[in-house]
Amino acid sequence: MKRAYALVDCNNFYVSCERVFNPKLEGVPVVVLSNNDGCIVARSNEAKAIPIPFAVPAFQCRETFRKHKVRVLSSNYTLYADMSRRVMDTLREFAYDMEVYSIDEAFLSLVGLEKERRGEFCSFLRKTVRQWTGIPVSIGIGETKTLAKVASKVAKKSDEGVFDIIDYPYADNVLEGMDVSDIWGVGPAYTKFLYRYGITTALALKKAPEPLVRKKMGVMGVRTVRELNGRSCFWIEPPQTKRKGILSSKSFGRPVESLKELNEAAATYVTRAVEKLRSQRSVASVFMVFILTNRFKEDYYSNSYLCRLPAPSAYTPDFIRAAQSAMKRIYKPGKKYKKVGVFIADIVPDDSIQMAVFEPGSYNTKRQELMAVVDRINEQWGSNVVDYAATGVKKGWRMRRRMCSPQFTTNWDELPEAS
DNA sequence: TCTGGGGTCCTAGGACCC
DNA sequence: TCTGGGGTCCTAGGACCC
Repeated sequence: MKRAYALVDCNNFYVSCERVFNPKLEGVPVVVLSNNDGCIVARSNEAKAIPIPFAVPAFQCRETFRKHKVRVLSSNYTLYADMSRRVMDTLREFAYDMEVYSIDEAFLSLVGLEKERRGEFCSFLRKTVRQWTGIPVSIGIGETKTLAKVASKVAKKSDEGVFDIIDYPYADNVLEGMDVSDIWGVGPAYTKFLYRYGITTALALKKAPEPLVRKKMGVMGVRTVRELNGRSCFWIEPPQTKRKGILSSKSFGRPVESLKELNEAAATYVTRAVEKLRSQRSVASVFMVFILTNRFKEDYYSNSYLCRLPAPSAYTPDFIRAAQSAMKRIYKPGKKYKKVGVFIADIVPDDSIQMAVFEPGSYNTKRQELMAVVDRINEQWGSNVVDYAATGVKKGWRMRRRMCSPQFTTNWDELPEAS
């Protein structure tokens, strides 16, 4: 039986989430900004039509926003994560095999379905997701994941919202009309290289000589080319429960100069990262602390320090202490810092450290229990109900979110009101 | 004034071993 | 004159994704 994959892709996801709870946003141009109200990360179709480009800094578009009465929103990831869960739960009800690929995309296996059934099934999914969650989706169907991605781009522009490229007689025309940079796995660097060799369309990449691709794009490139030719190299992946690295960092709402505030921010991000570490039942003994000034300005400065704990741990105070002594080493006075971050590598499961639990300073049972209590309280009563003094009180450096919508679905105090 | 955050995988090169 | 070679592991960096 022929393989078939569907890619379900939410349309303008963040904008669609906002519209579910604020109908006034329907039919007008809407954009959603990244953290710290920095760049444009989502646009409604009306905003795309103006046109407003993707990923540009918001301050560069101020004039366009004003002229076209664009509704500008800060991102509300709590809301988007919850809406994503609803969409994925809906798909899971009907999927035979499924992979949540990102916050707004999922791959489904359609193996065993005939062509007409595939289309019917996907139209049904599309209608059901819309009814149950309010989120519009497009669905592309292909023999490989890469081709399903291609098909979803076509689906997005069609009225039906579903496009099946398997056995489609004009499939090569579709590929010919698609820029090579639109292919999954082809980013800016590879696009530049491919253009140099005259490979500018998806069809040209499909026919590109394998040795050349192998040499310049590695095995991933070869796999992409094979997938364009209908040979599967990527399959439905089981859910990834354990991260290999945990990064927590954010830009400041304003430049920060004092060591005190940098320490607070570092403690805040360490706390978040170690929380994530515990939530996946892991420990670590190595992590990196880094600081950066504004990279778009002269005098750019960045530095980092690798902290080593005496033993693998997920005890937050251990990490905070180490982070602050690291900060002392990398801090240079007189700089305007833009960002602090923490990266935990070297992650191992927490059941692999039993040998060390009786040594002093280790992640022993008592400390594990204390952390478990803190996590439970924060989960039940809201994060940061129990917090560490080192994370600061004023937190004047916190990121900007000037135009954020309420936590409609996850906070009792902010439920939408019907009138 | 204002330029995101959080991940993955692959590869080349060096260290080290026999 | 002649100065091994192959394997493994680790790391940093670069590419990609959303």
